Amino acid sequence: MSRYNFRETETKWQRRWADLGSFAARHEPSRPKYYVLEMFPYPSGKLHVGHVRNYTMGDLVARYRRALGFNVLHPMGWDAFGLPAENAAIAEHVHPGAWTRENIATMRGQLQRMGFSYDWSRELAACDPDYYKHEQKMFLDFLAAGLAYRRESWVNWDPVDHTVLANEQVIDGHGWRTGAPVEKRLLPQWCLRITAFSDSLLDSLRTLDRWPERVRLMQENWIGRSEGARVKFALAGKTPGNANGPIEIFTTRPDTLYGASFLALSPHHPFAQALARKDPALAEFIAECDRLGTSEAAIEAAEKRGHNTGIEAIHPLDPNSRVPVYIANFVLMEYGTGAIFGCPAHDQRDLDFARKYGLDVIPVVLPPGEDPATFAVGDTAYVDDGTAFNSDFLDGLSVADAKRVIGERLESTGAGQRTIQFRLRDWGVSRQRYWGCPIPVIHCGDCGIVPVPAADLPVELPADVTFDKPGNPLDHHPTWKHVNCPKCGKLGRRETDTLDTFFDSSWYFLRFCSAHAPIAFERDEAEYWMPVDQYIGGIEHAVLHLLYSRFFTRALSRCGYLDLDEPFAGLFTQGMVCHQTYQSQNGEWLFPEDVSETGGGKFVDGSGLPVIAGRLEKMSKSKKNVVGLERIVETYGADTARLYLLSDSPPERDLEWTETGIEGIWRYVNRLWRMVTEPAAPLPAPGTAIPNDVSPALLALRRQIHKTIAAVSNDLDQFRFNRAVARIRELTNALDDLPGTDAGAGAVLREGLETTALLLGPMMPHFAEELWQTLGHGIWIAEAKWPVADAALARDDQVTIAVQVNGKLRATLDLPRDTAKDAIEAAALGLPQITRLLDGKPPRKIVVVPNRIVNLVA
RNA sequence: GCGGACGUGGCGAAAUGGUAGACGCAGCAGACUUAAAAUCUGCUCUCCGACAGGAGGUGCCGGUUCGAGUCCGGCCGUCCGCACCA
Repeated sequence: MSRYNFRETETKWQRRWADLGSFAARHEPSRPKYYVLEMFPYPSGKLHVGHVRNYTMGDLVARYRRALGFNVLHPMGWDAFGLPAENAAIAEHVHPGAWTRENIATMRGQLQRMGFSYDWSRELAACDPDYYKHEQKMFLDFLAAGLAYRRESWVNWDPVDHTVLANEQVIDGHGWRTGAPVEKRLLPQWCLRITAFSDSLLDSLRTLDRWPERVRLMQENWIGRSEGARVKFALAGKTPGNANGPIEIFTTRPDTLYGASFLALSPHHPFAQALARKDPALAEFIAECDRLGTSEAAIEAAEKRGHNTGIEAIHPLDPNSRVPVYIANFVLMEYGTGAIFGCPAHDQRDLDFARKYGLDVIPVVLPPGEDPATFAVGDTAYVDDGTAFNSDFLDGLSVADAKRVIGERLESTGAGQRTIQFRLRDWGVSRQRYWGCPIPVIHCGDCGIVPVPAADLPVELPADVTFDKPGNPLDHHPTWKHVNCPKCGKLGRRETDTLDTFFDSSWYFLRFCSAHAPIAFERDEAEYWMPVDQYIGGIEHAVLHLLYSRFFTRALSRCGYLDLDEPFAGLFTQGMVCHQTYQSQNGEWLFPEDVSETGGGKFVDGSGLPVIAGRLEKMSKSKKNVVGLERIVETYGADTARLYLLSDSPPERDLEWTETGIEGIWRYVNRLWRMVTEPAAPLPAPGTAIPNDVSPALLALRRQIHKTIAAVSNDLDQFRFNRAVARIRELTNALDDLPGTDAGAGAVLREGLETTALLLGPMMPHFAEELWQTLGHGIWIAEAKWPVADAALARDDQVTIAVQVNGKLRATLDLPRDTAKDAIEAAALGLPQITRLLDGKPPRKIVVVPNRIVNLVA
């Protein structure tokens, strides 16, 4: 019995594809293009099977689109800057560049072994000066356009590592690496003005109809548009020092202004800071607030606290009414104006605060059905719609009407104006790290911030750095930062912060369009290939990378690089590959291959110690529940692994990796291989016409072949890969039960096997090539056309119609397609079991859906 | 707290409002074999029944419909995102 020799076959075809240059994309404006891209990986070491699921999907799409006749661009590169390289440098005493390049070589080899159809001539790495020099030019263009700027902002500071941490790197208020409590610090930061595009980024989400709804929602929430008003409160009496009014607040509920009982300001509000200079108690209160981390957990745990300044503000609509001004720990400086008015009756936080400090609770919105004379707010603020009362000229209006009327009044009296507030904040891109793109500016004592002249780009990272002390190695370097000011020639200082690595990944898809251009990218080539038709990656980038890239494309367009808003027309977010986790009794994670199973349970290999089997979790190095790609490819081949990754779960859902699952695919591969190499009926020569007079059973098989072509094409268009695989396997099962062994049977079998090979091509390219060649063809599947279903054959001429009585299935009818309604009715009523169920009486009602069902209502 | 997704056999899953469980994994029985592996055949939602056939069944409770896994309302559960955003 012959077994499929994947080892020889896969390397053979990979060599041939490379020799032919099958996957090199050429700029051919006359041809329809298709740009398919998987999110480029961080070169962290070795790939495991969990990594290759999305590359398998991307390759399927690329090969499918090629077969359909598109000019396909399918590139691959490396998101090669980042902190893990620096950590490796510290732990293993290797240079981050050497470590990164070694990992790239390993992972490139692994991807090539999988047979992915990348245009390797366009490969790029973000750490290559040839790449990042363009990025530095972009930064300078953004600076000139006012899209990049420097400002002081509050950041998470790790006091041990001496570096800024992103919010994601703060765990329970502590640095993820050092465990030290994170401090809030006010630091100068380079920022990108993403908020300049808030409206556009929000509005055009509607146009991204090939993006998952959930990603669009996440971005919508992240951008967070709210309509409200800014209102000025003048201060009563004299205020100390240079702490002057009025105080402007932001609210989304101006309709509740008559319920105001206090103002609350952020500890970082300039007014609060000014007061603190004269008020040691307030200064101490603010310092205490700062000691709490900025992390969610720390904020959640903190109780609401305020400091009464003793100052009173004058109600903007009623000069006789005064409210106290508090500094409160729950007001964010970054949102709105950093100040709010408290309306305890209709906001839960304000209510909690008011109860704690004994402030008034004045209801101004009456819930439907309540009596204004008796309605009172207890422990729960009333936040829903109702009728305004206790509110002078607003009385009797609904919440929406009251908002409108008071907005008009505020604007006419000059006390405030209606505004739109976004939650989105500008993107801080400064990182105090070595392994990133240097920010190309020079600080000069006389000239201030001076851009590095274009002719001096790239600003390259120095190779001779040390990691022996905490902080930024660029800052410690003995000479690198000491340069002369390009403007005045005096000694200046180079910027030692590097760019957030999300900057690198915000434009790589443009670089792929002309990867060797002397400029960032050739405009005509970018405008031919862009937007990316199908982007594939993990849901973890739903906001960060995908939002940054959308911003970047707009920013580059504003700077004249191209004319495009949306970089990714289609997005697919794939599920993760999961695997059982194992721990030893002392809590150490164990690799699956170190666990052996005997009748009595699971044990650590060799030692006989019992193993605790844990949850199914995403494959990750830290939990050691990874399955190495090498072993799988060595045991089953790349194609078998690829088909398994596509077949077992819908692509957007998580997939559990099981050894039995991949073994099942391997059995299928060999079964199909035998069906081709030892056919059940003699196969006619390739291209031989199928006789018209084959038996009804063979005709039915031909119908199934053509129905499968139509269904699989449809499934692939809709990313329903698991269902496509199931349909192909169904066809294989039908071909295996070939009715007959004569010449007609052989001809139909050939049609079926050829179709199977072509349909499997995008999923199992090496195997499909080998099947195709074994079937007597010479052309590569990589270049062959996608099969087209014969419309007449793909349509059934006989249909099975379900017969229901009162909605319950009682019988089925086999009738010619498109049988008339009354004929179906008659046939159903003629069935003896139906007559019996109806007791011989005529039904009260008959529903007939042609070709589908007939329902008799008794 | 706000927003969203999901809930179907022992397991992964199929099913334009129209025959629930395709395809596969695991399991059971059998064939081939000295034996094993590999391979092949059959069975495999639950209950009643020898069969034919019948009854029930898609988290729970209701509704719309000739007909609901699918649509609507309310619960319960799981997962994800955001979260002192005024």
